[in-house]
Amino acid sequence: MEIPAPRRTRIQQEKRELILEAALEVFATNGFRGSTIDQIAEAAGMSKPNLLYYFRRKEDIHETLMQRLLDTWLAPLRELDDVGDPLTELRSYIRRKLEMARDFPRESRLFANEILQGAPRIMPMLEGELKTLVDEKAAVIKGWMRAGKIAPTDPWHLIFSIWATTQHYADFDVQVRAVLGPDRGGDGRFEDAARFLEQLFIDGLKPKS
Amino acid sequence: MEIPAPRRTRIQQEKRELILEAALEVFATNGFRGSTIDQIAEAAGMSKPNLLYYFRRKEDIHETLMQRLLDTWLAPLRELDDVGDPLTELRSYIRRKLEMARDFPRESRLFANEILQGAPRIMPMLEGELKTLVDEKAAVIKGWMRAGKIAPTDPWHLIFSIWATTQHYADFDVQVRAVLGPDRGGDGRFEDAARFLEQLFIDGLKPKS
DNA sequence: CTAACGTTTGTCCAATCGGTCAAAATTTGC
DNA sequence: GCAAATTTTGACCGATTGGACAAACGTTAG
Repeated sequence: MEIPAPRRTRIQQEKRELILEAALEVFATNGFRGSTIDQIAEAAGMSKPNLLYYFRRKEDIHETLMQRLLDTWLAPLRELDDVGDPLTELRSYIRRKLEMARDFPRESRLFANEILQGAPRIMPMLEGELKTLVDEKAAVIKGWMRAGKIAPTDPWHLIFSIWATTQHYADFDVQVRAVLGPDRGGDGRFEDAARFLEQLFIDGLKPKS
Repeated sequence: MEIPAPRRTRIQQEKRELILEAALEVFATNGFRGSTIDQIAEAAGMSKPNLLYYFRRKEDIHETLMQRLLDTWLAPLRELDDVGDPLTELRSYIRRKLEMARDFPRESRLFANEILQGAPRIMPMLEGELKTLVDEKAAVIKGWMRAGKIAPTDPWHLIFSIWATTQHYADFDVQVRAVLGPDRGGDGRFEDAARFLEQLFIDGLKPKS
């Protein structure tokens, strides 16, 4: 099933990277249908026919971008392991996901766009690879619950809530910044979020009587 | 500042509703730029020029949809009140937001699309009306914390986390259903989510020793 | 140096886009 | 029942879309 990577010249490698970088920006903010080849070409500093020399169709760019994304995107969850203290393990998973939202917001938005549109291009991956991985990790978490290491609850929805809360800071960034205002909406917002999320997931909101 | 509603015939009222209903569906899945008037017209069962008789520009449809959305969208937060038990109050806010994700998923996706694209059309509202409302409710929550009714933490990020976790079930619905699979991804997923979120927000994950 | 190969560009195309307009069809007020 | 007002339609417009193509331009290996 492995597609052999075509031989490419130095220029081809560089230009393709340039295009993918530009396309990430454009697709992330406009979605696939809302983005034009001209926009991407301009962002990459080249003419449209030149871009089409490196990627023959608009879909090819998006597909390449998507394949790369999915690998790195699920890496943090793959790292979630049975070794070490469960609460610590979950805490660092949350932290890693939040760091990804901070460092790769465009990738997060690209993914969000694809899901919002009904995931027409990655549905098989969601039902296959992703589901398998989540089920696997849910089993690990269930083990922790049975061992009394963390409170018993639904592991799948726990994973959803971690995805939702962390990716929110990438996908809804403009809203977060607008609501926090210029003072609290600066660079410190990710540390505030990290502190808050840690407390939420570990202790919840009930006051320590 | 109140724009007087133009007089409209019965047909105009009905057809405009029909168009808005169709446009909600189309905009929610394709975004503004990714949607075409033809798509909306076909979904509404009328010809493009006929649609343009009721809304002269594509933007007018989107704007009308957005204005309506924002009122109902923030209603649950407006209801968050200082009367009654704080934990109960928050619990029912979460429940109401989750019910909105279940009952109005297209509205949620429409909003998500707008934010993802940088909120070009509602930025003033985010920085104005929304920020004011959230600041106001954050003050209420801070009062609860000072009174020892709930654990002290960041009220703004608390509100973000409630938005994120609940809207996730509308915006990322296809992913949720794909991961849960045909068995657990059925209609029961919202009750499972409600149970999980209640526990998360009240008690967190730390086991009761 | 030069021939082969890789890269870039301008031009062009059919399809689709948002939107206009006048005429036809329908509904409404009297 | 009829005239006025409203609604619907088909034909059309310029702009933009994704993409094709051959010609021009660079680069590189022998």
